[in-house]
Amino acid sequence: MCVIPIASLPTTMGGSDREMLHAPAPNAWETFVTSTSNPLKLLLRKLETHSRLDEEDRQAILALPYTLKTLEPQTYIVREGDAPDICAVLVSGFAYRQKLTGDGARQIVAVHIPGECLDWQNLFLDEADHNVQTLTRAELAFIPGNELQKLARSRAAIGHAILVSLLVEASIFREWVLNVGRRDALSRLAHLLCEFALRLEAQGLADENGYELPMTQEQLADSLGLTPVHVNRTIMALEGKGFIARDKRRISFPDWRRMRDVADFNQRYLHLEPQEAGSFSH
Amino acid sequence: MCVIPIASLPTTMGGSDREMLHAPAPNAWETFVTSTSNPLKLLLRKLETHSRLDEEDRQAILALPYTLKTLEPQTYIVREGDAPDICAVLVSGFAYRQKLTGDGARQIVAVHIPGECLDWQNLFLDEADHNVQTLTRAELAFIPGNELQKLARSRAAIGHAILVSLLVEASIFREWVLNVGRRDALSRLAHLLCEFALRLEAQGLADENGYELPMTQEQLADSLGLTPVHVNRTIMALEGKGFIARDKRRISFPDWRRMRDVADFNQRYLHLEPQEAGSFSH
DNA sequence: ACCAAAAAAAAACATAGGTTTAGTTTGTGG
DNA sequence: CCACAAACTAAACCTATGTTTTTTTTTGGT
Repeated sequence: MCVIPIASLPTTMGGSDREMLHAPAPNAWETFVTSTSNPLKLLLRKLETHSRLDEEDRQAILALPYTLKTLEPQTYIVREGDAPDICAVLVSGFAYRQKLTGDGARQIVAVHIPGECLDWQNLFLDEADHNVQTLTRAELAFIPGNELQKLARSRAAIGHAILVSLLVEASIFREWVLNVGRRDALSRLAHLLCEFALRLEAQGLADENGYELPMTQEQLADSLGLTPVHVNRTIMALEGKGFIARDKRRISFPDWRRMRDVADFNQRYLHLEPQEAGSFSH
Repeated sequence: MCVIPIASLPTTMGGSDREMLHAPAPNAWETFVTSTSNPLKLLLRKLETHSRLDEEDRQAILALPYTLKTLEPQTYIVREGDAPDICAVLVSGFAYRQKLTGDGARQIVAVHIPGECLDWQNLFLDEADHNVQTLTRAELAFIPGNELQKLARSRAAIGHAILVSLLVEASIFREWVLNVGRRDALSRLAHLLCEFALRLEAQGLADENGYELPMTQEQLADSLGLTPVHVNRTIMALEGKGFIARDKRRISFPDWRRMRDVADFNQRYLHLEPQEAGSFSH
């Protein structure tokens, strides 16, 4: 078990603020934000990996008002017991959901990548049942909860897309229960790396050269129900056997087919259809 | 790992059929069904443990049309890959969700009790990503998927209640990841037994005398990521130390406080508020 | 480019839980 | 009420992963 001294962790949101934008006429927003394009584009892309939207739906999403903030690594976004009323979309960087046992052991129960919404799991419940933290430095677009609900109600396809996203998250939780409960360390780690490959690729953040994995081995351990020491052994075994190649924190897959096999990986649970057909999807 | 020979398992739905009831005027349905009262009452009770509904909502739910079927133990209700279009509510008996690894190890990812709907996790996705089976002999009320969707759309409180039920299920998945990933066998099993206590009590199926647990030790093992042999060791340890008492398959808790402590059990993740305050909720 | 701190790697040793096999009890259908 | 199968209990042994400690490498701030 790997005990995190809670006191030593950074506390709640400190991050640079920007003014609230009520993103107006299409194609006018570029001037307001850091990145060269609307940060909500990735949210749109995410929704479209699971559902079909028409042009009006797309414009409606891109026109949502938001506040952009940059948060330092390990900043809490939601704390267990909170009553969340906003909705944060990850624009860049990574985040994770986490629960602690009574004696301080941490289990990461989900890892989020750009384009994903961090609050749907809590938004409709009275109090949060787990913590959400940034993993790396991250930019978040905060959308007022009621704006999103309004949109979900007025445009059925968007409401449906949000529901599907929620259900896909639930599907991933189930696969994690299986992964942690029934696979040995080697396939377990391999499985997680495959999941990241597919999800990142769907968001345009991974290709045949693999992807940048910004997690420490300790964080991987906490995602897998293992020890940092054993994750280290296991990651080196995966590398030694040629299932993965590493360069700094970039992971790539010399032979995806073999990788998928050790990982016992079947992408069905990710429900990636509406567009797609990338390097990893076969 | 505990390998289930798939070929030996019973296949899809065989069970006694009854005609479709379009349950009409309130209080007229009793004549049609086995039990002395509307089987949808438990669904209503379930929804009301997480959300508030008014009298009209209640009547609307009890007036839903359904077909009642009795299924034998281990009957498949949904199979991975299916495109489900009905919605089954568990009226009596137990059911579970399950996934298999490539080499046949089984992980139970959820256990369902009377009043719970078995298909919300799959209904809005194109294909099921896991299997759902009865655990015991069970009565199911099949509600046409579109009837429920119609109701969810026309009555916001019901739509919200369904969404909350889904989110609570997701919350339970997260707790299971934590349980399997970070608790040792003793607290892990204890935690599961506590969860059942609370959930069954909320449905009126457990009291200070505990509850009937119809799971074999093998099924418990598959829910906990353990071996049947070790579940046996552990259950006897819980009994030996006085955390639980057993009589046949009835489990009771001589000292709930101590039980909750070994289990590291905090009921927050079950989101049981709107009514409640039973023997276990303190 | 340098330094401190964090992360990764390595090695030796410990243990919770897995495996195998066998005996006993309980439940169920005839 | 009997017989058979399923479930449970038991015990001996094994191994994947945990623990602890030390060393090396990488990272990030100035």
